[in-house]
Amino acid sequence: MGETHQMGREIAKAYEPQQIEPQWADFWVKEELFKADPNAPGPVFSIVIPPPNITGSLHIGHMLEHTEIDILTRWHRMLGYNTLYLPGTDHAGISTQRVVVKHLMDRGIDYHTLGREEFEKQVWKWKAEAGSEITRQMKGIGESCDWSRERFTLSPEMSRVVREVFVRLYEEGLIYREKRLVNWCPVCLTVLSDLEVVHEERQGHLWYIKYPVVGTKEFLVVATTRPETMLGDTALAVNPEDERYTHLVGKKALLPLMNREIPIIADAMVDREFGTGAVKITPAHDPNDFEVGRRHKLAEIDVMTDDGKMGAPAGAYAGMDRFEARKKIVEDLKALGLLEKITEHTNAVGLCERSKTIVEPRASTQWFCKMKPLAEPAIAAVERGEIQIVPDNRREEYFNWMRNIRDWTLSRQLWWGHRIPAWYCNENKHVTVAREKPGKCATCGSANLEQDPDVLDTWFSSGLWPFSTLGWPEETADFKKYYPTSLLITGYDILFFWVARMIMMGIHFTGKVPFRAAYLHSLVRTGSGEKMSKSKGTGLDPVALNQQYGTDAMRFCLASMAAPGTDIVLSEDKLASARNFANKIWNAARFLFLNLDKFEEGGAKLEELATPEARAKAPYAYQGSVPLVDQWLYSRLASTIELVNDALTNYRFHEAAQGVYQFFWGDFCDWYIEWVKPDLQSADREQATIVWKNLFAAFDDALRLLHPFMPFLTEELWHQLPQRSGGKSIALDTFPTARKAWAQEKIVDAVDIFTQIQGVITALRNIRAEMRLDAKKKVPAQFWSTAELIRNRVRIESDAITRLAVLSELKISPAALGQVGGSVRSTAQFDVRIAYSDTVDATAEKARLKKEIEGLEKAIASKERQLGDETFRSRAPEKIIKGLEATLAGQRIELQKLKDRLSQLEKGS
RNA sequence: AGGCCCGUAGCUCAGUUGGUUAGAGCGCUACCUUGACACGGUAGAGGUCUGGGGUUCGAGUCCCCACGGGCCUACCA
Repeated sequence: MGETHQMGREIAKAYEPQQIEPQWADFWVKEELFKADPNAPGPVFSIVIPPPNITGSLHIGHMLEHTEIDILTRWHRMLGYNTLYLPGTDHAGISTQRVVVKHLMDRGIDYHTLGREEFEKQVWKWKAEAGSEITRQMKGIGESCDWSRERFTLSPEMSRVVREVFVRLYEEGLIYREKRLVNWCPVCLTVLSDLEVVHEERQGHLWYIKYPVVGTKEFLVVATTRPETMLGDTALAVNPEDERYTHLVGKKALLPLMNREIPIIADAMVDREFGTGAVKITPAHDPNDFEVGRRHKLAEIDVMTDDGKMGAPAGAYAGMDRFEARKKIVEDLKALGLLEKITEHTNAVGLCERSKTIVEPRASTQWFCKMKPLAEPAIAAVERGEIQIVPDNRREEYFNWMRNIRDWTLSRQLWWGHRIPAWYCNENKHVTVAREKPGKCATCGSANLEQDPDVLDTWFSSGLWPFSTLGWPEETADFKKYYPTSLLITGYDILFFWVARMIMMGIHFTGKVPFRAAYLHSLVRTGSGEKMSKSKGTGLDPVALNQQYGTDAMRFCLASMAAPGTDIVLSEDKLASARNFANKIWNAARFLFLNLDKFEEGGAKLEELATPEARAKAPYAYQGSVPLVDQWLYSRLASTIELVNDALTNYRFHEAAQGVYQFFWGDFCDWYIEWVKPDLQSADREQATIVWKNLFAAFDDALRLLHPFMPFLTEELWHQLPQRSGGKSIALDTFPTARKAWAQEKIVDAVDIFTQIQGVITALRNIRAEMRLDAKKKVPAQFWSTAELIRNRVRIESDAITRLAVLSELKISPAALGQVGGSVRSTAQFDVRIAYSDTVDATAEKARLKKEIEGLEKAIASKERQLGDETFRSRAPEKIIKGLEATLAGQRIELQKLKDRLSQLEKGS
């Protein structure tokens, strides 16, 4: 640079996000730009974050989720909504406890020795140190949250809400304490809800065990997948209809190894087809057996210990690991001759979601929540459309699960979480459930009380999140203004864990749905289709990638792949492509700044261009009319704005992103900037100014259109642009509107003509490339068209065409182009020719023509066939027929031209 | 066991009520270091939409079957 005529401002040649992002991230937080005001005007858009675990750091799934949330939030804010994006974190019971336990272990500390109180202190300490990582990262990626309203699911305020809800549900009889068969994790040492158990198909065996029938020489053979549980058998059962066994019902069998007599009973639950049609009943270790046991008043013998070993009731096997015991028992049975056979059998084993240990079904006393009464109104609300679930195939999943819902196991044997607000008197074990620690037992008045040691499932407090965060049960200004929230965006993998429970709790406690819509986003997967996971080492680290490619590039990349209902496979080349786009925007701005002098020489004040009134004036006319290229560009801009609004309304992020990409790169940069370049240099100062103002106004709109997707880059450029009089940040500026004037009929015609001129230029460039002309060599060309409108336009725009197609001149032919010399391109509307005969490769040209003719003939034939069909003509809509006919007519003309040209060439050679 | 989703260009994926020669990014080929940008420009090659059957004037798009891949729910011992 450094040329003397260069008077514009200059910015760096390449966009360097690392230099720019941190300062704006700080700016947004420090200036509290996104602080919500319940008294502010405008329609409401409110959204609460799916609170990330405090154990976590930002992973690629968050990045996608937060990008989608932030795009919609920023978009609504710019559209003038009263906007709240409420951030927060989740205490994540089991996860956090596991992490801190391990953390302590690494320092040689066994958490048991600390005791509960000290352990909790340690977790809070850990949270203070490491737990804010994720919020720090969220600030770093520029999420437009209201940080003054940040919440934590285990804060004292949230605890109050949790206790309030628990007590109310208890008083309504929905929460109860009972001995039932539950899922026990021998590693996490806690009970789990059904949802926390993941199933996996495994190859196992079916062992056929012979139980001697007492007082006979007969055996009753039963098949089992879990021989070790036989130590807890309290009956054998057969189907009452099964004649094979009717004579045995009422008799007793001798339980091998334990030498215990157990009854042989009849129960309809037994499937006659499976195995031998006889089954062992172990009420303490199998859900079905538990039911049977209750029906027949059988004893429940838990033969195991908390950590998955055999317990005292297992007799000789006590102390053995449950799977060791299995082997030993099988051996012992074999030795006794009581093992009839072993067959292969695959079945689904339940694993603990966290530790991947095989879950042990056990009879245990726990707190439960009755779900049916809560589920019914939640089903109805979705059926009535009060909550829209997107994509809608998830609706069916929701209904399915909700209609078959089972009671929720609420208690967890952990130290980290909301402690269950229930107290037991030591004298009589009466239960007192209360909001605050009671002075005495509600039943017997005893003052000797002890609180239930267990905590609540993490998802219990999560289920209250949309209203607990807004101040419920108080009727706060926030609650009144922002509840129900507008939208929930989360992963489909927690539809049941979280979304369904929020809907149930929300409706039950506030009488209103917690959100109007739930958009379930995609999962980000690895190339091989797995869910990306840091623990498996298959994840991409978004923080490092943001650093490398820029957060805007990451956001744009994810948005452009985020088609609803389909999972995403992220790769670095896609990120690179998004980074290139950011650089393209940066350089378009750079071009604008370098030409700033064109405007300043005009003596106008730049600030005046950014007012709403000035924005509404663009595009400006020159010599009485808006230039053709501006009519076209602004029309494209208007339709892009409409497309983006429409796409975002329907969560079609990919369409919105691809739309702005296409507009900015394909239209604005490739055509518009290239087209107006020489006009900016025009000696006519008025013209140069108008051109710059139109360029500026389009860019200004494009920048605001891009902002929800690429907040950093657009904020930076917005501040560099001379338009700061309007406010503090582009985020608080207005979203561009598609002005109606741009959609006028006159402009539609202009757009059509411009598109044809683009076709003329492309055709000429194509000839040049085919002829292998030197890219810089200017050659003469001819143009011909029967349509006067286009001929006139081509004449007017001749300078641009000759420049963009690198011509020495473009001659408008008075008559149809002859078939001599050079190369011709034809459409139905026009023909162009470059006469440069010495380099024409006739063979290649003929091949090209033949190929095109072939394609056209196929297209024409199929149309002729269709149009000739009477049924088609009578049934297809008018619009389709007319369109087809018009296209056909054009194609016939084009085909004729191509054929003429080909025969000419063939004669010539 | 039940349910859902996917199979479109070499790769990764779009394709909203069925309708005129099926699109994008990356990669590839040729040319171009042109005063915004080589993280760039111009032009181009490349799919008949997994296979089979059906509905329809017309199907990538709807229905059925098969094959291949993924996911979810489920107390069959």
